[in-house]
Amino acid sequence: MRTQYSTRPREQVSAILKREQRYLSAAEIHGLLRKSRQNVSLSTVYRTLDLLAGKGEASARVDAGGETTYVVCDQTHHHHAVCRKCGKVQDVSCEAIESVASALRTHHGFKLADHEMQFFGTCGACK
Amino acid sequence: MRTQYSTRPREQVSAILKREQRYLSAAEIHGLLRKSRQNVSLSTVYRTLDLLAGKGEASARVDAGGETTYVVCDQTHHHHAVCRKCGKVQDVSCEAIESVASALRTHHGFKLADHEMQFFGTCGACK
DNA sequence: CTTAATTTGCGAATCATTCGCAGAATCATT
DNA sequence: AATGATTCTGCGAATGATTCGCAAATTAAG
Ligand SMILES: [Mn+2]
Ligand SMILES: [Mn+2]
Ligand SMILES: [Zn+2]
Ligand SMILES: [Zn+2]
Repeated sequence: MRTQYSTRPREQVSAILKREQRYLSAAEIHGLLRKSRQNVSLSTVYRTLDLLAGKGEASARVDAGGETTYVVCDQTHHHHAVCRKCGKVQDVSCEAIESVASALRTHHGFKLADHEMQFFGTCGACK
Repeated sequence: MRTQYSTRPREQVSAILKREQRYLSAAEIHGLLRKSRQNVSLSTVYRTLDLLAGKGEASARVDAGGETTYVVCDQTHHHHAVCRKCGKVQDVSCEAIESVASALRTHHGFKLADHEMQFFGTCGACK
């Protein structure tokens, strides 16, 4: 295992993610690809999503139904505000965490190493 | 469906959760019960966990391996700081969110309806 | 063009969780 | 305490998402 091949199926999966800009499951991506007659196997969709998530180019989230969904994303640390109507995902920076981190340390003796945050609501366009 | 029966198996599952105070999967709870010769079926463990989560007496979280885990919890809105060494879960209040909410509204036109937060690190006892 | 390495697609296998249902337990009423 | 209606339990089978195994197809180099 030296390099990583650049292949058609992988680019097709990536293209869908870049285009949609919202959390999609493997099955949804597979469905969208079929609609545009791009036949990529579901296995390959799964494998590509794992790859993208591993490289930090996609961010994963388990939805309410237990399915893992992915959205195209850049590596910088940030969080997401997801619109419950249209699914639009907006990046949110996280300065707020600094105060929480110090509070955790002083009040609970807890050394914060990592955190996760997600926001849900209605985006400007959907109001 | 009128009332809810109070049964032995349910109390055994609840007792484990109260005792352990950390996120446990259905399988783990089932295993702990068997060790103490309390034979509750895995199905019943699942059903009881759903019940507790529904009543807000337990809080659920999908762990890294994709398993749903539960911890005993009270209804008040708060978040959790999970120790990566011992699994201890500490409650964390969330004032910090207010500033994030207003930032979302003014900067992104996003109306915040709900949010999730989780913290990971090392608890005081484990340092 | 050849060849070695990687990727794909397919179906089978996994694994957590859910269902269906018959028998057991619980609760309210006599 | 016995009855009957309602709710639970345990079991094994079904489900559904994800992963695996492997032969055939693609890709990157020389
Ligand atoms: Mn992002
Ligand atoms: Mn709690
Ligand atoms: Zn929207
Ligand atoms: Zn600890």
